[in-house]
Amino acid sequence: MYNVTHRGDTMSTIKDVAKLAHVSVATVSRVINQKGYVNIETRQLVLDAIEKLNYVPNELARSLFQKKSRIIAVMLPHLTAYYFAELLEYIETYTIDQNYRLMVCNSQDDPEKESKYLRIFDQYNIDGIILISNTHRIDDYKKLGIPIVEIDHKLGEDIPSIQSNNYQGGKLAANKLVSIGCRKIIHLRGPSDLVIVRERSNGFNSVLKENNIINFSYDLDFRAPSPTDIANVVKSNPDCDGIFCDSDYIAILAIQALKSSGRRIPEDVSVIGFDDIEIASVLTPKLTTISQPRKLISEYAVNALIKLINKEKLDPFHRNVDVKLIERDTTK
Amino acid sequence: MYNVTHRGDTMSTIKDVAKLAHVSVATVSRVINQKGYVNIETRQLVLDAIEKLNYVPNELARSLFQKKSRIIAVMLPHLTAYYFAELLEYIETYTIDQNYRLMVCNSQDDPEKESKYLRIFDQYNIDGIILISNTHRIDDYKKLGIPIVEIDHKLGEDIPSIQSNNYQGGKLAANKLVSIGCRKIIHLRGPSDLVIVRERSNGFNSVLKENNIINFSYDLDFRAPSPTDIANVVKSNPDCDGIFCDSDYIAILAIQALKSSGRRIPEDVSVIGFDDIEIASVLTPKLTTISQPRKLISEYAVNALIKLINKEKLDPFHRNVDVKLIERDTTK
DNA sequence: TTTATTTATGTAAATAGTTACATAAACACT
DNA sequence: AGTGTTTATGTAACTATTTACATAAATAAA
Repeated sequence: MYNVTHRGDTMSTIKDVAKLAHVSVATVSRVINQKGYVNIETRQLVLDAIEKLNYVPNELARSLFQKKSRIIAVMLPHLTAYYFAELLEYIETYTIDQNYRLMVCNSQDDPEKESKYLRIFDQYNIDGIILISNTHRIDDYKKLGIPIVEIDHKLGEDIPSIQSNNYQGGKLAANKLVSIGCRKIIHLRGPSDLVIVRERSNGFNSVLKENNIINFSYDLDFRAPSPTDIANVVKSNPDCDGIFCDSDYIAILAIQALKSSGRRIPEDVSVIGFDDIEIASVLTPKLTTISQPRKLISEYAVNALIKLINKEKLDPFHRNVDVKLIERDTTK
Repeated sequence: MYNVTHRGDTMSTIKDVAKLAHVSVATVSRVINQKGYVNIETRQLVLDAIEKLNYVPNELARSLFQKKSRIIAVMLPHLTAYYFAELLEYIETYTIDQNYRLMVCNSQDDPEKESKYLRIFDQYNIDGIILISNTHRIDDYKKLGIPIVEIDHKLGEDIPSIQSNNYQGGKLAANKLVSIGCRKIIHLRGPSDLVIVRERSNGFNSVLKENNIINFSYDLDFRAPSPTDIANVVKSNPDCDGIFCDSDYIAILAIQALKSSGRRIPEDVSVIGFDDIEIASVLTPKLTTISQPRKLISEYAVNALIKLINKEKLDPFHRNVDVKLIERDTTK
């Protein structure tokens, strides 16, 4: 009989409850989990004891035995971009609503950091992962044997995913620009090694090709698109009359560049963004953009993941959700 | 001897390592934790076994015994505001750097949800809390007996805190506006029941009073400041020549309103924001603003919390950090 | 009345680690 | 040689829970 100095000697355990209710810990456990037979009067005694001691079961001990932690991990490339921040906000909400907790894992697109987190998932018996990752280490994830739902990517057939219909997004933007008479069109896109970017490009270009319009694409970094690069593109294309940007942030930079080149929006040039971030509807001119259903994506991801955790079948294993063109003041 | 069907029967335990290395689990534990005596050759045997089995210690079992989880919780009012998103990004970085994990708790200013999380903290043996909360349930937090560091608030003397020097921020803004000749000044502030808002107000007003300038304040919601309210304020004060806003987002709305009222910035009206969000330096006109040292605040909060967890003394128990006026194009 | 089933509860093993204590060998110092 | 310290390792108790199994009473069926 020895003693280690611990904090929180105030916290009561299932033993304390058992003692106070004059029953065994097994009975208390049965009451808590509503499993097995418990006499209705005994049940009340236990509930009273729980109430009196302000007892909450220790989730760690439970997790250890059950090999489940009721913790979901969400891996994101970063947190400050509005798109990700809003996804996270929704994901947290749905997660806690379903009585799970959320561990944030900010990969910062750093494979090193992502690997570090992969080990942690095992160490904590993480129940499931919501994955938004640009590094393609899908095998490492599979090896974990933990349910995964991917957002924005579809790296394999056997891992369920949800993503915006980026091809459709590209088409919507191109159709709009073409329909309002744009003929010299630029696509300021994200890094073209990302599937989502290529899909947008494909959709966009398919429409332009149909209309015999040549498209110029410029790759930019999503996290820190270079304002000077954008300004240069704008300056060296003085006859450009339509720009499709892969993010609203890029669109805002493009608009700045156009303005300082003396070009009017939308009279001279129409601009379409992507994402529909909060500020887009508030700036002058208000930004026309392709809106992704972030709420729907988050909700689906969390629910699908919990289904997987509960070993339920997932009906559409991969989902492609419609995007929407929000017309505001940067298109004629 | 019975068996419950579990997932991950592939994962090896300390027993497997012990068996493979032909030692006891205690010796393996000593090697892992670098505690107590272990022969250098035995040590190598154990390390080889760990390597071979790809063993990672289960953090839950460890946590259960030690009553520590190496999990830090961060409670925020919401996640989509740039200021909070960036704090979270930094906090996550410093947390994982110090070998802790992060649980995000998005209170959404909902006391109900915050209470729900409070129970969870006990259930998971959360080691510490970084707290940004507008609901004043400090007693509930104290009862937990878990180390806490507060950001942006100082609800009690006995809970360490860090916050921007909001009083100084208010003064800096007022001094700037006064020095460039503004005489009819409006303060578009946050909800004045928040201490940070009152402190900014106090600093701001102290300077105005010195200069015999009357100040008009309008309270706005931080999360969803009403554009029409702002437009009304602007319209009903056609002689206003300076506006101090409690957030950059409010400033952007104010600028839109001023523009559509035909007022030029900064020629007719100077505008100063607060926060220095990413987009502020990129818009036209580029926003003059008060910048809070978010990186420093996050770093300090995490380090201070870990000191508390390790029962080290905290030297300045409360910290007030300097803010900075970033002059750009919305002030003369 | 005897047997089978349902209800109720307790005992103890199990989860995966850490560590106090026991034990013993190796080493140093009288 | 005898004693004390350092080094090395193992045994088993301990963390807070769940649950398989044992046991027994109550109830139902034969």
